[in-house]
Amino acid sequence: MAKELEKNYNPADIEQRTYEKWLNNKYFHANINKNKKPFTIVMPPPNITGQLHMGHALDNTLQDILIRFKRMQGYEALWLPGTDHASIATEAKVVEAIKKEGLTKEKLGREKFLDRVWDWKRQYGGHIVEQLKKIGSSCDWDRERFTMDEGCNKAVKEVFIKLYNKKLIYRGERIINWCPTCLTSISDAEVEYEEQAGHFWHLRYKAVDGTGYIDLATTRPETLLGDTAVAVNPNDERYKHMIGKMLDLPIVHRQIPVIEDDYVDMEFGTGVVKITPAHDPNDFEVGLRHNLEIINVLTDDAKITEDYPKYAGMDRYEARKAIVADLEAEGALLKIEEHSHNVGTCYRCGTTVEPRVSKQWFVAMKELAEPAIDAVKKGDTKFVPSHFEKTYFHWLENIRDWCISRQLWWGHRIPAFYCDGCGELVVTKEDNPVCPKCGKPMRQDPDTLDTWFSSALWPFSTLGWPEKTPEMDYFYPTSTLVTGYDIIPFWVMRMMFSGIEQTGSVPFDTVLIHGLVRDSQGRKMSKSLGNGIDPLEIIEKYGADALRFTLVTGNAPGNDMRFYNERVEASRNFANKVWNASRFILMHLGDNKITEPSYDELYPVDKWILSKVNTLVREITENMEKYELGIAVQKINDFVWTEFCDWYIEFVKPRLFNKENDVKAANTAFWTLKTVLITSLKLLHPYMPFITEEIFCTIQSDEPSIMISSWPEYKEEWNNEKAEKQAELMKSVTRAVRNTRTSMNVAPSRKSKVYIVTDDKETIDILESLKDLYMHLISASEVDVRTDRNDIENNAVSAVIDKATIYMPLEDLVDFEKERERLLGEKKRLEGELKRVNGMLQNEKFMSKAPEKKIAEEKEKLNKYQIMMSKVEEELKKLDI
RNA sequence: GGGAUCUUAGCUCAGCUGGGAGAGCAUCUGCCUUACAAGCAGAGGGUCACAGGUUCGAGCCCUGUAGGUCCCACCA
Repeated sequence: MAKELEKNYNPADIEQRTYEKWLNNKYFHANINKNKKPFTIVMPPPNITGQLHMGHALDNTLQDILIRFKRMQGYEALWLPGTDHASIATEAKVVEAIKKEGLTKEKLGREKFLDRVWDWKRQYGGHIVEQLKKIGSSCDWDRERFTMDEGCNKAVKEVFIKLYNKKLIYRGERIINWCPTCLTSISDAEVEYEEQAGHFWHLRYKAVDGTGYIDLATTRPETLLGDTAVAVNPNDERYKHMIGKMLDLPIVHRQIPVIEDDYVDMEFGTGVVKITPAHDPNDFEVGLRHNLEIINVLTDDAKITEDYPKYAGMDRYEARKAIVADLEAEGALLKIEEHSHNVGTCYRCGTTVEPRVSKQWFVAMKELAEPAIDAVKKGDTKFVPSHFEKTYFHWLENIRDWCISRQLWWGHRIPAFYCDGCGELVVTKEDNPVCPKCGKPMRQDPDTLDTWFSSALWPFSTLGWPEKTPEMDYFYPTSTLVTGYDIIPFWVMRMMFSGIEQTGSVPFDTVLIHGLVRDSQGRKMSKSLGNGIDPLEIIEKYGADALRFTLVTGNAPGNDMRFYNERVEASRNFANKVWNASRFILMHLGDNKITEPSYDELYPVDKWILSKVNTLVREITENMEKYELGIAVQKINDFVWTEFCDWYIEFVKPRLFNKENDVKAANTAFWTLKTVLITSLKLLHPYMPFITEEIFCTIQSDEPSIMISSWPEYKEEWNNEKAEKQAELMKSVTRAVRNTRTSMNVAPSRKSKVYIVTDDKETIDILESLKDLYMHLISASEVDVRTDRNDIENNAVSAVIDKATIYMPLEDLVDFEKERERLLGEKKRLEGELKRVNGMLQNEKFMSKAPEKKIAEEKEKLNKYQIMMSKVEEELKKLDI
């Protein structure tokens, strides 16, 4: 019974059952196989709070393409998936949820709150994973991991303790970025700066002894409460006499000294800076140098502390207003200026961060950064495109210590314990250690680790590290990491130094960087703008294959792209094209059996398309190995649509329509159609996995699935220059005739006799013997190939190609003026070409310096154009008679 | 202030080591030709931002200029 396909490709039905088939057959599962080379990708773990967005869709499509490609190439391809616990985001979600019940974290208590988070994780944490499946991700789901599963917990503890023992993790009182909304510290990388309109408040601090004053400006008058000095530049003559004097701090009326410090820029403002060590990173440094008191004036949620009863409880901005008013009342406010400045905000919630002195845990970065820089310099890890290495270097070369403690409950709890009795600090794997000094039970540090701390270990923690697992041995280091450029400082960098430090080798060979998916106007897709396009809706409407295809078409690595439905439609149309070409073959094949012909039995067009597809195989493979996916996908598209559908299928139609009379001719055509189609499907499979699987399994029954079939191999014996020449000749005749007919307004339905005049023996042979293949393409009633033009109707329209002149007697339809115009146009074009080629060939420097091959090429062109020119002139002359 | 990157057809973008400017969409013309109107056959449209330089030869390499985007730093 012949197999058939429906008239239009309908993705929805097919995708679901195809994915299930793959899962049921365990095609995604990778095993340790010493006979194969491993190819490993660890998935950047999406947050459990995440909803699949276009960024995920792009990132995972790229990974799936690489994994499917390598799997077909015969690698043991492991794509290891997982999710991230996303400390801040998840904790915020659950806090929000329990709020509806009138509960808070504190009311619930740590343990019960964490129970609630785990409940939430069990309920919603799998959503994103299910969504990833919809785009066709061929991950080894048996190996799915979570950054807070037992193995990752173990790895985190191990690393923390190792680094602590090497003194690369330390606890210290430092100024950090504090988010008053998330109520936790955040790292430097998690702060985003934005330009905001603000003011300069000019203030006057009077000397205590009544001998003068100092004027200064501030953007944050409320921090005045914490001022412990005023600084000037030591070289500033204007203020020399004030150095060492005490000033009366307005409102507070505390006495603070005038100090000198190089940090102060004499040129800026009045050349005076008020120093608030507790609430500004630079002031903090100045404070350290001068041993200044650190006075914290803000609470966790950025309200004024009880120490200042008049303002206590006011938030930062209320206090600012009140203090400015009081300054004015005291006469200390000189003037207010408009001033815009950069303000740090929390990358999670957008709240303005508050620099704040507090005791936190840090990773000392300098020692760790160096080998990570060297590894990329040596080429152990390469970035694609390579210029992102500069971004990477820049970050690592200017890195500051990493603040890793978070005042959150959801996450990896810091394995540090304090003895309340004697103050001893112990860092240990044990859960309930007793104080080694006084034997008392110890209290664990309440803080958890930055989410990225566990992410940094992802490439090896997921493979079983710190245990010496066979997986670690076989799959590590991983092959390619695929991620967006925005994640380099958060993640790529940290995986690099963690991998090197913990395992002794880089975590991956290659980092493939992609850009952002933007909306049709080039804007970032965001929730607040409401311009996000939901990948799942696109899949529903156009299919996952169309979505995937769109995400790689016309895009170079590292570049942002714009996403809009017209592009998806084009991809969908291509899928439908593939579908219909396959349907066409199956329809005509019917119940006929295909037998494999010998190469010699094939028609020239068969040999031509085989030669073409062979070249395609080589090129696509090369492009994909160089991560040039956008180029690869374009070439597949062009080949399938243009060469295969528009030309080859049209060439073979007569043989198929005539299959009852010439079984052999039809059989070679079917065999070639099927062979080229299957090869194309395989090349296309990484990009469009669903439709290719469906067709593959319909058109053949030798293999159960395209995804585990082998990648097409380049076959030297399929290269056939002669066949390519023959096909190109037929194509150029066809194009010339169609072109001429269109420009002469000849109705497509009107057939005419076509004469082809040439004195080239080879051309005659080809055109004469292959008549049946192209006749129907040029609406010819009859094709007469000959060496002379005698007795051809005088009013025949002519078309010149480089090998021949073509005549079409179209009697009544001929408009001589139009014909002349057309020929003159052609002449002009040729004149231009001749001028260019002659220019090159007459240039002595070109002749002496250009490679011989190039010169030969140009000479050949010259020859060709000269012949065509003489023919065109001949035809023009004929019109004048 | 430092750095990266971009500027190619009306729009969105490709263009790999320098060797006669490409695609998709849009536009125009003609076709329901028995796989596909989600299609077929044709056509128009570009001093490749600008100015220099290297080269026999530059969209591609170098320098500078202008404009856009992004990242980092940041002066209170």
